[in-house]
Amino acid sequence: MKKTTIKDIAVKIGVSPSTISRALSDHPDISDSLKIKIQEIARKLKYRPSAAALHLKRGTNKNIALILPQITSFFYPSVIHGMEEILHQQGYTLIILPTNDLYEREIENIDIALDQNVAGVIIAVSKETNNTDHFVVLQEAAIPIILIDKIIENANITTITIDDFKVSYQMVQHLYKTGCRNIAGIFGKARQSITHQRYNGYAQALRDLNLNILEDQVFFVNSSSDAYQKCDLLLSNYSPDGLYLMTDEIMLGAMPAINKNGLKVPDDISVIAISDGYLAQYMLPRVSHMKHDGYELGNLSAQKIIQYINNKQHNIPINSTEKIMMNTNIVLFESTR
Amino acid sequence: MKKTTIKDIAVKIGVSPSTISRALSDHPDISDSLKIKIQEIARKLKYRPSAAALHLKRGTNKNIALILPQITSFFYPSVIHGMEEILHQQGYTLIILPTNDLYEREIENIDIALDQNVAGVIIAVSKETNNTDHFVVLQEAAIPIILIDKIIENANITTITIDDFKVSYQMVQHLYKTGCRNIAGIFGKARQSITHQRYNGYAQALRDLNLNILEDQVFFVNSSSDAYQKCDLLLSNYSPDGLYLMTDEIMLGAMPAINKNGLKVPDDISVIAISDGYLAQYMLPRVSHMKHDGYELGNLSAQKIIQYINNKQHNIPINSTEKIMMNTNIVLFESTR
DNA sequence: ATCCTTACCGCAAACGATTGTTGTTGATAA
DNA sequence: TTATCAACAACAATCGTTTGCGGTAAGGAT
Repeated sequence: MKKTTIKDIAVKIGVSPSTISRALSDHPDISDSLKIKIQEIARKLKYRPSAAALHLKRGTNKNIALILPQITSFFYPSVIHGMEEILHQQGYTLIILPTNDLYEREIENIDIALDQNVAGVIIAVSKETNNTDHFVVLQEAAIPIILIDKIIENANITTITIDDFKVSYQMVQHLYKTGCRNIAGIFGKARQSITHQRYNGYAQALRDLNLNILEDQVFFVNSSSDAYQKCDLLLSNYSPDGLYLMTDEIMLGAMPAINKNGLKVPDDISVIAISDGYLAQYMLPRVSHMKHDGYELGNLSAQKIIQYINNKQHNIPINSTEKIMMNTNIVLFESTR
Repeated sequence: MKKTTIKDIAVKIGVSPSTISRALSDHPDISDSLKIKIQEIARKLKYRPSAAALHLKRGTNKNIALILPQITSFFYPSVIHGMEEILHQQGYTLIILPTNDLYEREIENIDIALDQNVAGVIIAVSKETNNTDHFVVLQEAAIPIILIDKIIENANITTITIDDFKVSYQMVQHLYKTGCRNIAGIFGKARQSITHQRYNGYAQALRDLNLNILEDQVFFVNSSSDAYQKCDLLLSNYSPDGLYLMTDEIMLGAMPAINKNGLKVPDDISVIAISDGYLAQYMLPRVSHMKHDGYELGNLSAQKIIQYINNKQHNIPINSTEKIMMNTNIVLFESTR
């Protein structure tokens, strides 16, 4: 049972392939009666246009590449879920290209996206990435790009993130309002933009509240287990009454460390995190958090990339470099008073 | 800067495109001197063969479709990670098609995979899926298929799973050995093959140990929060001394329920789960588990699908219906004695 | 009777690469 | 000198679809 082509339909009713093509795309040169007839046969023969032929003809396909550092995180699967809802409904398909946080691999993946002639690329950069040089090949090929979550600052590329600064600021404010005066923090890898923003928000809030930034009580970690170690270190040497946690991964490591040190939450220490939400509500106790919704991020970035693709098809310039900041909502649980 | 084609190289050195093609694929008809010259120019012009043209010519591409129920689980991201390692290295690319556990969506995704002429399909079926009728279109198109994790039993299709029966059996045995005599269990959705196998292993072990299967203390749940509810219900009405948990999702819901009921683990109750491992070691306390390694599963299924694809290219029949069961190792933590 | 629209539809090139067939050399054997 | 055979490359068809350019017929206007 091989696929029926436009040619099969053509010989079937004795017209040329070009007529079939026009009929199927509702071209005005074809009479209505013929159109109906052709569309009927096409349906009967289960005709599906060849993606390969279209791809070759148009020079692009309906695939979107998602380049990300680690698929095994708590965040990106939700992002993918959110993207997929939009993409599927618009007839696009998602290609996953993990970099394992390697810059080299990121370059490779960009080349792959290019070779595959994807319609658009969405990227969360690796921990090693600190420039945009490798994006120019995409730009030269006029492939729409969007940077999400882990972005490069000051890049001339559209970015979508949460307002990391503001969110962190508000988290510290909240801890303050509930009585905390000695607020420690555990952050992700130091040189990333996302860490930068979040730390700055944290630090600025402390300054604005006339609290000291206790450098010994601020840590930058690389993984859940690293967070566990550092949090353990923190709590065995100091006695903060508030704890800021930058991600789900960090929360996952920090909570057991708190427990290990025999501290009661929130009586001894209040905890607040930036979290996808899922994990936060299953911690013991449940952790108050700013809900950084991966689904929404994915949804929005999919919409954006499609918009850019459509603009390009209508020759609307794609130079529009948007800097989109998403809102987050605070979700309160027992970890704060 | 548009892509250089084979034709560009041809006019550059004044030979025909066919000669370029043959030179690049090391065809004996081309003289060595010419080959070297052509390969050099190709490199200099950064020639990359057009994926679209190859796709059209060959009728297939180097994409693998992964159809799965929920990307937002703890398990599948590791599977993807494991697959990607192999696929990337072999020049294949991964397309993600989530079904949201909908049968209809699964059918759609299979059609998409077909339309895209993927080289192979790897599927974990949805909760709603209980037949293989929708796979025949793939089989008719001679596209290699592998079922993983959530499979259909007795299907004439290669499957890769852990030995769910055996693993569950061993888990109960372990609880027994550590002193448990009243072993409750929380399982996933009732009608799935995976649940079936795991429940059977659990039940058989109990029988072989001359323990009663306490039907009131066995639950089938649909989500983490459902697991929380049912576990709470269980513990407020009964006093099992051992608890079997079928998945990470279930563990995530059950542990807070245990805590809520004021039970000490493992003093009051021992807990063992089937887990990817990551989450289990961050529970409070850490949970002993059979390590169902998503990475390994992904790795193996990627290898298998590539093997099948290669076989097909060499006209080796792909009727080989393998039933592969992966080993798991027990990882002991504080949740059992 | 001739010219011009309008409505329909076919021809053929193009997208980039592969491959069976054919053709042209030059060298060797008869 | 001529037939033979490598060795080497070009030609052209093919994959499925789109699309610019013609081309034909019917009908109306002149």
